[in-house]
Amino acid sequence: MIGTPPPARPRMADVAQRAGVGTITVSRALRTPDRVSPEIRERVRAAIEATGYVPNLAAGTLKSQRSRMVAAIVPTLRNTIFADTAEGLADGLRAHGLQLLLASSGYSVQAEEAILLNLLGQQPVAVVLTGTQHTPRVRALLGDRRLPVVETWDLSAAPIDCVVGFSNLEAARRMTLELAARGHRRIAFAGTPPGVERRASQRLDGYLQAIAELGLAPDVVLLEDLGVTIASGGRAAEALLARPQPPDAVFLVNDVAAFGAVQACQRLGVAVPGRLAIAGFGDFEIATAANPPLTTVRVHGERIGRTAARLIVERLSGGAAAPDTASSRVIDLGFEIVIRRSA
Amino acid sequence: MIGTPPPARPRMADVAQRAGVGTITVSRALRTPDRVSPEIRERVRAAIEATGYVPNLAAGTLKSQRSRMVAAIVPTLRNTIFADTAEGLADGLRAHGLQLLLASSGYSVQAEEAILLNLLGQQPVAVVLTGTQHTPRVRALLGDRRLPVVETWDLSAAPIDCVVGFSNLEAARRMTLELAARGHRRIAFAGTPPGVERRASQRLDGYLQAIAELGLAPDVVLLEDLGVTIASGGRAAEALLARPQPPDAVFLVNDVAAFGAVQACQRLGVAVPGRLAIAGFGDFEIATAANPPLTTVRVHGERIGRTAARLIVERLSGGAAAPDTASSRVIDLGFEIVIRRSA
DNA sequence: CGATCGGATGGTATCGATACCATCGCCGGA
DNA sequence: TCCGGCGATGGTATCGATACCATCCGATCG
Repeated sequence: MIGTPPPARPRMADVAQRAGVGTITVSRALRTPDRVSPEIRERVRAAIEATGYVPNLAAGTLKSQRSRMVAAIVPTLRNTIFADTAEGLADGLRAHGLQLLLASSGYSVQAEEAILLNLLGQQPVAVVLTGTQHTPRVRALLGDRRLPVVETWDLSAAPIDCVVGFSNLEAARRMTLELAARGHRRIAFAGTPPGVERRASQRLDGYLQAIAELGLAPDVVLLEDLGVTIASGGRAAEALLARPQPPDAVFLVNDVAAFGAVQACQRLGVAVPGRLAIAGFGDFEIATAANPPLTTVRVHGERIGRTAARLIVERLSGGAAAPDTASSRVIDLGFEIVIRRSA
Repeated sequence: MIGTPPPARPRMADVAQRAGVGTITVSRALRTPDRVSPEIRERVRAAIEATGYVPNLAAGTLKSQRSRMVAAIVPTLRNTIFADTAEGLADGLRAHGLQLLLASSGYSVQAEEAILLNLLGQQPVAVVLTGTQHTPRVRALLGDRRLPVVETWDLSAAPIDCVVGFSNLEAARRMTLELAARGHRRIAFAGTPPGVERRASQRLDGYLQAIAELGLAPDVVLLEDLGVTIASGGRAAEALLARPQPPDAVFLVNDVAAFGAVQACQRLGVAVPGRLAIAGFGDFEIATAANPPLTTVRVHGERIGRTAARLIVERLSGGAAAPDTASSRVIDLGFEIVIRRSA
């Protein structure tokens, strides 16, 4: 049977004919089942099953000017915190029949802009971004469109639409103060170069601010690998310990690196926290597995995603009903200083 | 200015008018720039910039019956191995102008089916699935559509279309044999219950097969938390050590759990590998951070994603040119036994 | 008992980009 | 010089589901 034409995919009209109803009724049976009588609903269901019909969402999106997709951009999926947020977001959206359209930008705001252009073409009903730093074009594109937009993992006094996260600066400041309160005076910070990762830079700023408040001397060391490898934390600790005047505490921008620092100390026979106190950021599982377990800052990655999903659903349904106050546009999920034995 | 109508989003026709060309020329300037003269290309570019035009991909998808999206379903993004694969896939696709449409199934083939139905509605040009276990309906849907389909993280003699991965069974078998070759006789396996995660189950099968070949007695302990937490590995090690006849080696289904097992031994003063040898699976960074570092199986998560992307691009462009042999449909990326000090 | 109302259903135009085919102008070859 | 051919460009129908509005039915109320 050469040249058999490919079996035409059934359309809504085929389903309608088979069920003996109009196409619009099939459409309603799918989208608003309670608007059609139970009998017809069942006939349509059977016809869909018999034909193997799969709706063409592109057609629906074109006519209705709204897809069921929410576009989201994260810096990377390799970092579990963003993966947690993405999963939380996907879960929260799926419960309302929304599909996540996910892309990663590799920490670049330029890439974010290019990706957003592509995603917007899909007519998403809402957009989720990571961070509050974006190109002017991104702000312009999103500002025009009257789309729900949620920025995450940060706070901002002037969000594009709304923002859910916490203050990285304040969290780092508080942890630094905590280290000082525990008697440490030579407190170092290990982070990534400013400008690569905004949230990491803000943690550096929080550290510097606290150090200034305390009248202490800052001491900063840079991590390689974006600060998310065990090895980079180990190297940072070694570098600090090799200084003429080593610090008595170090605050690392990430639990993974902090774990590496603890291990390096163990390897070098440096007492933690006796000779070097160590603090991390994130409260990953690895924090409790360190020996001694890590003093760290707990943040709520998945909850950020779930909250973003909730905000989107509210904005899509509630519409103008919601009180559009500043307080509802900036949601601070906070953080917690978790004291364990490493500091 | 109450009631100002929302500014109409510019369409391709608006761009065309402004550039003084036909709409189809704008379309070509965007999709096949080398088919229009440089001068017109520039006029169109300027008009797009001036109007802030963003193409409506839904319309293009409807007419052309093909989107620029590739649908992918992973069990979860929380497990770094799948996140790696997703990033590799996204990178490989982006280089060819394809957008990843990513969803997670929570390890359920039922959920996979429901999600796939939704994703197919978006008219993806290809589909990537995790594993080779799917519902009959999933196979039927994908078989009919003549879409490129790539299954990953596993191998299969009868893929839906093609498959890229490695043999989890063989990898686990080989590691078990390796432990025996190193003199261990009471070799236990710590995994998840069969049926939850197919790849984990296959590792159990590989273990059981090797044990049978060796004429040894199997000893299996179950991990909680899907086997991907440090704590679950620690509890498994404790359970094994508390037995009347503890094993002299344990193979854990995952490096994260294996790390927990190493730590538990350290806590309990059990020599590794002296009293209990420990092997993991995955070769995550945590494997090298363990003390002693973990003997493990290295697999290639990101490369799986990149290879899947390559296969898709080939199938979309090469078309019938590619020799469609069995060998090109099953790509075995293999694994490596990495011997470190824990076993 | 008749008019009105609301729920259920159908017909038709339409969303915006692209496939198909036609047209136009320019070039080289006879 | 004229013609065939090819690259560049445009007109128009079309993809398939949905919005809008009309219609029809039985039920409720005065």
